[in-house]
Amino acid sequence: MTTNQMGQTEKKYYTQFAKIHVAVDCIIFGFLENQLKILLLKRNFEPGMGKLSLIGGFVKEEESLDDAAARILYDLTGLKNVFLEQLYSHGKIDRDPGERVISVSYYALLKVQDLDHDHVKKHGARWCNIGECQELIFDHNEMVVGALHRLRRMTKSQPIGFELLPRKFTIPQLQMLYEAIYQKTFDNRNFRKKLLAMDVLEKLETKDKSSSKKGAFLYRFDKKRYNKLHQDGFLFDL
Amino acid sequence: MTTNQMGQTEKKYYTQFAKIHVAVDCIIFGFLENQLKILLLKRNFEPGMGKLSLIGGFVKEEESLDDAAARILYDLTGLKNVFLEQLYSHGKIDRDPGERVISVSYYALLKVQDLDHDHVKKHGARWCNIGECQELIFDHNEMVVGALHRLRRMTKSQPIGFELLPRKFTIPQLQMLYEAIYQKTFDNRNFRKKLLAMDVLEKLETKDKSSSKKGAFLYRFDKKRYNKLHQDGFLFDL
DNA sequence: TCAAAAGTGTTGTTGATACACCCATGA
DNA sequence: TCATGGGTGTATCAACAACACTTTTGA
Repeated sequence: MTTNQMGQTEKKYYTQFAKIHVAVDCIIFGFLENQLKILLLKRNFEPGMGKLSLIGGFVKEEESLDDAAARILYDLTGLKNVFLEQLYSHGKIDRDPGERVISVSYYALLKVQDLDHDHVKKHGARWCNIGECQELIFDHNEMVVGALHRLRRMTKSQPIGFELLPRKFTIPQLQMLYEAIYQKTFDNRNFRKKLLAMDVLEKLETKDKSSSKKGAFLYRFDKKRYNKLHQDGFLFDL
Repeated sequence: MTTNQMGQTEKKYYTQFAKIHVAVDCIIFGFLENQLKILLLKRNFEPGMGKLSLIGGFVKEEESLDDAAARILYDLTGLKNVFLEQLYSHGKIDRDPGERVISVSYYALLKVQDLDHDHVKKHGARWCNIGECQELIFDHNEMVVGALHRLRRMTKSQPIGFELLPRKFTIPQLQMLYEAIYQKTFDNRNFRKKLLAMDVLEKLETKDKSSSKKGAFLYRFDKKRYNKLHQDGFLFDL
């Protein structure tokens, strides 16, 4: 029996069992310069000081895994309410040469326009093209590979690609995003057809002229409509 | 600095950070009486003594997550080399009313014929129809739901359904397994057609007469052939 | 006026679904 | 001989892939 902060007595049931350091590591995706990128840090503490790594940190006693991931994401980006999903738990004994640490990886989808790039730079973080990020510490490369696979699976069957774009976006933008994710080109007629047939995008009256003289119509993902369709058994599929 | 069992000095990098109890819980699937079932225990310690729960245990300091899951599975079933895959890590602070415990769930696919049922019974475990298992402790019902979703996704796109059947099985058996997993019936002509077209089953000369007078031909999953096809880009899909 | 990106329809092919009867055998 | 489960083929329909030209407009 011990007494906790609230003054209540607490029964300890599991004192005979080991406790282990638990960390979370975040694979933060962003879509910049028509490329899919992830946010990396130069590690500024041992072990592995100076090497590139994902953004991570230890889980505190008084926070859930999800809360820990959101906190770490917030500390680096200053953003809340970001798409964030658990990926996998890495449990090899020697994965961290310092001490034993179990790491739970999460992946996040950022709207980079919402980001204060100075804030990020202050932390020494940099955007790195997926597929071009060098050797990361520990098993972080594995985590990135896993995150990319998951991202591909999810963007195919769930309407989450929009999380990487501004709230208003054009069809060509969305197509370029998918081409960056899958590293292949899509036929633009087929892409539009399939996308618009799902009827989850709201066409706006304004055009985005930033990437062509003609301008492309802006669209917005209609989440309400998607939810309604989804309840009736509709499946997003691109 | 501390000294470990090997007499080497070890640097402790993370002493300032919290450690947490980590457990694994296994959703053990089996195919009995043409039903998909999971193996459950009456819990014999507090908290939650007497209630139904998944098979679980704490992760030891000197074992990986995967090893812990395999150990717990082995202790209950006496089986090794069982299909076992990590599912999800459950990290809410109060999920275990005893103390804070993070639980990593795994799901296993057993060939029930390999099982020593007496050994299992000695541990007080019982098979329970999926969908009919009452209230389990903590968040274990959630885990079961997650495992079933994962099983459905995986058996559709990977040749792992065979893990739930004897090495030699008939097509009608396999179809009944899939019907039990998806809780719906399949057209037997279409099922066979699609299955055999994938060309990953080896037809044997013997028949299984246990469920009909005519008898049904036995087949064996040809893993070598599957691996070869898979390397060339073939995707299993049922 | 021309370069550059946005936008649009049709056709052939392929894979999925739906569906009904004969076969082999033991009781 | 008959009841039971095993095994087979075809026709229809929907979804996907392949493909080329017109439109708009700022420079």
